[in-house]
Amino acid sequence: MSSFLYYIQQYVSISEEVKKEILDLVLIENVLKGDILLEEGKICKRIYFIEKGTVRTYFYQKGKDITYWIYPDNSIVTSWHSYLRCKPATESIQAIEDTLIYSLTYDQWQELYTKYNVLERFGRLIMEEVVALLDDFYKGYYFMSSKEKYELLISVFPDITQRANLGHIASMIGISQETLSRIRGN
Amino acid sequence: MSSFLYYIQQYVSISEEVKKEILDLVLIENVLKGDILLEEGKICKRIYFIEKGTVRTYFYQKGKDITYWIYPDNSIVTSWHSYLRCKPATESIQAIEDTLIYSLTYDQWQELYTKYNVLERFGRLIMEEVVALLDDFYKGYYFMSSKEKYELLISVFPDITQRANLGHIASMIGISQETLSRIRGN
DNA sequence: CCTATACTTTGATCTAAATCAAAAAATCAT
DNA sequence: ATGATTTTTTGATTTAGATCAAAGTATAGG
Repeated sequence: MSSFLYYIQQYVSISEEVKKEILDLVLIENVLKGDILLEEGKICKRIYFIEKGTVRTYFYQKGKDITYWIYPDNSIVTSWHSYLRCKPATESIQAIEDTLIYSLTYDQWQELYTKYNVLERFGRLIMEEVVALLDDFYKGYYFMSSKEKYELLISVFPDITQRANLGHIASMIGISQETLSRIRGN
Repeated sequence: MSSFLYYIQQYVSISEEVKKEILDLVLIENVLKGDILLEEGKICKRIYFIEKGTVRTYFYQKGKDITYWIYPDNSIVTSWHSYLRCKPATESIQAIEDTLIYSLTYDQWQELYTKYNVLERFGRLIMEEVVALLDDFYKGYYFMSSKEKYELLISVFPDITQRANLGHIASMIGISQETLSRIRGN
């Protein structure tokens, strides 16, 4: 079975009927390292599930490429503010290795929510998960030193160093590559 | 009608039966300026709706009182990570003026979600709202100057200066009081 | 295996904003 | 009002981390 269905079943149990309907709707894409899933300025119409691979979200600020976050396999990724509010995204989504992606559109999810209460519940639980994560991560972030920020990142994302390069990691926590290199070298 | 029911109806329309059930369950409290709704270290079991007044969330870091966020009337507040994951809160919640609060517990919400699909939907929509807000606000925050952070705060929260003092506002955006005072004085 | 490109480290300098300190202004209580 | 407390402003100094610059190191493609 696809990890996508398994992922959903971590939150709610779904019948064969629901599974079948989801598999009928889902778009399966094989994207290559460097490929763009969403371009900054466009409206993000899908939630992507990473079946296998890694993607990052990033944007340009003052001419610099800033990585917003890195997503490993078995996680979902989208531009939340763009997807939820149907506004142009302020970030791009890019595969940083060859990646197998499952996705459904906003409209498909709305229909599924209405048709199956169990998926409405899934929708709520997923959003709760995202809220808890964001809330946890940003709490007290402002007043941490670069080293403390790095240690926090490692604690919530231990294998990040295998997933992304120094520049990506540094910008995720808002510090320069050079500073991160010095932290790592003690 | 209470603004709380009105607030819910901004997201979903609810029957008289549902309204009645909510009003039967809801806890109404009148708290005074300075009163603590939730103490750091305790588990937050409620979502609070501010019928009238203002509250702030805050915590201590390196001996300093850091305001995490300010909530005006007609908004909901809780410690999301504590409420959702049943873990000790890392922040306190305090009224900063005399405030009228409506609240329901986590367990009450779980029952309401199961009993009424329309409230399950409300739960999802509320979580989506929080995600969109957090996502919007923190995007690119790291690489902004103090002045840019302050301008962003004012743009999403124009009447913040009427609601909170300089120290609260400065710590909300992670800068020192002195720096904020200098920004304000141009 | 060698060259090109990408990534990381190291060193020197600079700067935005923190910290420290105290004065001025506003608010509150008697 | 008048003194006490809280909040805000202003000035001088310090510092963490950015920026600039260059040298290593690794990785990939032909």
